[in-house]
Amino acid sequence: MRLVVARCQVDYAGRLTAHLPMATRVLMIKADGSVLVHSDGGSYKPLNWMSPPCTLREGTTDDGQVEWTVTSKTADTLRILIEEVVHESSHDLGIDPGLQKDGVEKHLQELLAEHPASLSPGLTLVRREFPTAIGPVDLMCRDGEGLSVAVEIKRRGEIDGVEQLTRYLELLNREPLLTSKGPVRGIFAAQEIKPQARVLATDRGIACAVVDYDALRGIDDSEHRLF
Amino acid sequence: MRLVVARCQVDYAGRLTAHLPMATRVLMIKADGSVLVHSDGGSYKPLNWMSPPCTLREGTTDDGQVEWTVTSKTADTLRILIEEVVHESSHDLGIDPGLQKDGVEKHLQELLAEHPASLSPGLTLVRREFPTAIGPVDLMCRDGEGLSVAVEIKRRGEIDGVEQLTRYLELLNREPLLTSKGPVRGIFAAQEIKPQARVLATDRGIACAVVDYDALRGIDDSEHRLF
DNA sequence: CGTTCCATCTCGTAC
DNA sequence: GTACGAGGTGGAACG
Repeated sequence: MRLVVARCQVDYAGRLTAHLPMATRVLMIKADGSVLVHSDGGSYKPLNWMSPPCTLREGTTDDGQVEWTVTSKTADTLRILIEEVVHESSHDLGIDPGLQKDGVEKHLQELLAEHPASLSPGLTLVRREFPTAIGPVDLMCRDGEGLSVAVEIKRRGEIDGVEQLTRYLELLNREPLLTSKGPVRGIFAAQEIKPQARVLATDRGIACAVVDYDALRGIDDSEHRLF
Repeated sequence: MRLVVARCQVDYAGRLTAHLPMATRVLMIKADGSVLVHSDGGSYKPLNWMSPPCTLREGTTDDGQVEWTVTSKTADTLRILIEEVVHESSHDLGIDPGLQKDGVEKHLQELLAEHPASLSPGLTLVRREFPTAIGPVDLMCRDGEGLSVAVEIKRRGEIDGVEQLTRYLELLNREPLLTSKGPVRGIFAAQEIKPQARVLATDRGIACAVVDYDALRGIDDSEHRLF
């Protein structure tokens, strides 16, 4: 890892072309060859960058200025013209053990698979990731009256999710095995459901369920403590 | 901008929880208070971070280790336990003049608006951003036989785009002014169309058009050279 | 201020 | 490898 603070101008040409006028910025050169150009604000995204694999060549222009050229195999190029280096240092970081995550949609699906009745009374799980021709339904359940219930789970419930569940229901309702006792019901479950999504779901006869992740996790924890 | 290279352990708790074991990493603290944790690989995305607005508090744990606590207003917290500082420096970058971009989807729409016949022979433009109750259609055109044609443009054509165009067509086909010569046709135009999107489009009678951005730009340049 | 949609998206994962 | 969906998506444009 090499860190350079320098007054520089940056030009990128690839999927798009982009230009950064001369100013002082931080250049981060990683061990895999990737280069990041950061300013003192914005967010975690660099102003400009080159993803690995790529190679950095350091040269000088005709008028003697330092010029870095970063090229990738896909013919993208990043040209950095350096006017003045304010700081430079190199560090051996070693390999990183990597990030451990927890608490995303998959986990929400696991929790709801364990507690389907929290979505609608009497609901029991048939199977997770129930396959259809256009992809798996998150949860396939059955209600107290033997009707099939398809559940689509999102962290944030938006219009796309309702469309997705609608497509699944359309297919599922062509399956005689599932519709013997009546049409397949749909439940749209999310931690947060946007108004437009709710309207569309209601219009299509799909029930909405707002899921309290912390409460579910609480139930889960207390049940595990019992055993 | 403050740069710190340190052996550290990081824990994030917010929308999800994430943990980084003790290892040497680069910590970037920006003027707006945001903090980035970078390893020596991956890509432009940090391993962990905190977006502004947030505040960094430096303290020590009970056993005397340095501990940074970064908190945002949304109750997210980033805790960085520092075992050893390898490098530290601060730099005044000033404000950045910002990035100038060119060549994204808007530009693609402009090019297709100038050359609608490249989508389908005989097509002429009626107007860009044709308004409907649920949003504007990218291009409204008319074909050689006087039929209305709605065009949805994406850089990458995925299933969502087909859904969007379907909703537009549903509305447009209720307009007597547009359907006097027959139903409104749909064209789904993109630089790249995913197989599933193509299947769905075909199933709904929507034509797909793969757009060659460079070729279009070439036509455009040569036409401009004529004048 | 909320909502929508793009992105040099990045990133995981199933096929 | 390719395709597909999620993201602590971020960010901008628009109403």
